[in-house]
Amino acid sequence: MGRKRTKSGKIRLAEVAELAGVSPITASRFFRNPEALSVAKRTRVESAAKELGYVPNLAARALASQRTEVIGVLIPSLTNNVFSDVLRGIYDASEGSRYSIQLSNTRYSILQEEKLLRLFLAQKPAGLIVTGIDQTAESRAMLEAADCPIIQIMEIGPHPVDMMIGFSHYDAARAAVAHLFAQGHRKIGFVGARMDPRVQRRLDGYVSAMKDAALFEQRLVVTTATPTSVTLGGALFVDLLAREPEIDAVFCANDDLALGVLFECRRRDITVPEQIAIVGFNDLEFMASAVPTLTSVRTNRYEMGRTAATMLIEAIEGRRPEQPVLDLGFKVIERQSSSSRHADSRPAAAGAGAGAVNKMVALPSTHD
Amino acid sequence: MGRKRTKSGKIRLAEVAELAGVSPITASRFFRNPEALSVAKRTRVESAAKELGYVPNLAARALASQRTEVIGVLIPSLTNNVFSDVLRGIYDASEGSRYSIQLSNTRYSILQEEKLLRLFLAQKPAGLIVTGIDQTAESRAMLEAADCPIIQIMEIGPHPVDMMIGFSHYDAARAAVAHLFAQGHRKIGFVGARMDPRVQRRLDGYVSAMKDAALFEQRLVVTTATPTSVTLGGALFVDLLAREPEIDAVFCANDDLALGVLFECRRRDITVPEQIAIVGFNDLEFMASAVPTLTSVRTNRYEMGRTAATMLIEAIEGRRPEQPVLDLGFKVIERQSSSSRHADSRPAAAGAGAGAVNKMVALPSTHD
DNA sequence: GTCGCTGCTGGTAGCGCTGTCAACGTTCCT
DNA sequence: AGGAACGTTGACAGCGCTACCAGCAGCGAC
Repeated sequence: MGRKRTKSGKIRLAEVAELAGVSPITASRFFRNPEALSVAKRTRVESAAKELGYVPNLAARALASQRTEVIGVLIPSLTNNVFSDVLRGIYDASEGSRYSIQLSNTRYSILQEEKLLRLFLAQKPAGLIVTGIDQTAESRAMLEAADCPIIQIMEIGPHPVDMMIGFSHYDAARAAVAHLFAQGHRKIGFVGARMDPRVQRRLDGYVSAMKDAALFEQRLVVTTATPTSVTLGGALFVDLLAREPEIDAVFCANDDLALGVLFECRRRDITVPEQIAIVGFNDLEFMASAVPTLTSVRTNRYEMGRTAATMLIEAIEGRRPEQPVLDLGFKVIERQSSSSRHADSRPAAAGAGAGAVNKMVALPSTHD
Repeated sequence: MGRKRTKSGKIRLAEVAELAGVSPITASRFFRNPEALSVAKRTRVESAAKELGYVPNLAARALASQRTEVIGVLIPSLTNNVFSDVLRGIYDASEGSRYSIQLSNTRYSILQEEKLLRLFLAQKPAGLIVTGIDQTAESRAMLEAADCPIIQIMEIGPHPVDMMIGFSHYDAARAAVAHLFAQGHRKIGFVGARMDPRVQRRLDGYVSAMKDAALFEQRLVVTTATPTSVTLGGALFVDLLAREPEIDAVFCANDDLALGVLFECRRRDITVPEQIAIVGFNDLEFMASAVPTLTSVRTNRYEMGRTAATMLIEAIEGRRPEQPVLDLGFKVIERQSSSSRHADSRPAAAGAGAGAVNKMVALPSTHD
């Protein structure tokens, strides 16, 4: 063969094989399964590849092997802090592995998700990470028919497609409300924005806890489909106060809203927590730094992303986890914004492991 | 040929061509350059593809055409809010185009960036988006030798590799300090974290403005290499106060730090802006909502990402922009946290277009 | 009427790699 | 000693698509 290089001047596997004095297929094996080679050839190929600065052509590999080394990730938003933490975990876990991440934004639309899923699946990804448990029937069918591992993240539910990692937003919201009850609060408002399925389940948890205590009233709930923001938190709180001035606590569906409520309280000289207690959700970094410090429900977002990607890669490589559904739990982090009425400082409530899954199954009305 | 389908059951271009009654190569052309086909064949191929649900095999396309439809993006952090806005812009602009985004995280290391660059370039990306202007000499050489369009984002400097979009952090910092001068402040502290090249240039801008006014003192500057956070803002501010209790304003290298300073002031009953003025950087959403509202330097992050990706795609397709270096400018958004001393409410300072580039060239000490 | 041009179409030959299967040498067992 | 079993290696034939070039018709110019 006359040519030594590809047109573009790149080093090919054949050159590496030639320098190492082995056949191309042996060199190929070195990169896919080094243990299959004798030590002598292995070192020869290794040094030849290094000397030539060989980088495999992924397109050729994908074409020949009929599969890619791409992990598809479908998330609903790039703006939301919550997802950037999850993504960081995913990227961290994929780094150093042979897999690369292909990210797409569903913009909270399950129709868009379905479209993207079709696109992804057509390229035969090595694995797929999808957000949540509320896919369309069509999406669900495609996922079940897919011949790659799939992991659903952000929450857990009774019918995993394959693997699943998250926590129960329903239980977490109930725990937050229980915490407020324990502090002596009764007229607890709910403030929520965006109202995606997970926020909706937080609302469901709040409603059920309030109903259990015979304290639920529809006018305590203020929500909007608008994307969340700190400013919006203030605005929703203003609405809430107008509907029910006697409120003594607010449970916010996320921390941005909580910060907005805090600022609005300050603007109106409402003391926190004396006049109104505030509880957020997610426990973003600033919550511990605010004045007063803000109570929140801690969720393990980075760990969720990282573990999801790690589990997925393990599964891709044939080592399926013995525990395909992982409940990462949550923890109510009690801070000044909700701890005045009682000096009571007993340990905060915590979400269980597999227990929460069972609890969810026992409460099917909230997960369909 | 006997087989009608690929092993995996996927529809191939050949099937589409057969159904449309044209040759495979004609069908292929339909997807790459529909105008080259006669109207009759075009519609035939189109409906055949639709009927069969054909999805092209990107790996085969990449292998045969020696190029991919991937835009590589190298950013230093996934945590930082600033980058999530930029990324959102990039993803939004790429959506609907044929290009997909391949993201990698350099973790603020130019050595890591060099390594990733080598990896990316080996796969022949259609284009590349890199952060900043501080690449290693090796990276720089690779970028200049690359046969794809490249755009540097986040800041502008005198020697673009190819295209460039951003603003002058140096000028923006000077404008922030000038604003504080105009409000009558003199003992202005600087608080910075992470100290990546762009934060460093903000510090340089602060230093030069302070020196111009003969007000610079080293002890007014508190920085750390630690990643930024709200809590850290408070801690750095405490340091600053310990070094110089007479301070009357703080310029924070970003908004998280500014929020931390605000909370720390509240904790210590320091009134803002009466006793100490605060100015942040980036103008994140919460700045307008805080109590008092916080002055900040607005930067067009989403627009930067969006425009960068749009310009890059245009360049990939052969339509190079007539203006390869774009200065998006900045704007000092004056709010309560820095506007008490004077009731002066004249228009805020704004970063110019190409002017800022020239200014940077005139100040080479800050860009090497 | 011939030539060359343009617009459209098709055939051939790979792109660089890997799946499959066969073949080889060696070891270990009976 | 013969044979099975294993570990290791290589030949062949594509993966699905596109670059390149050739061919063909239809047209206007000379």
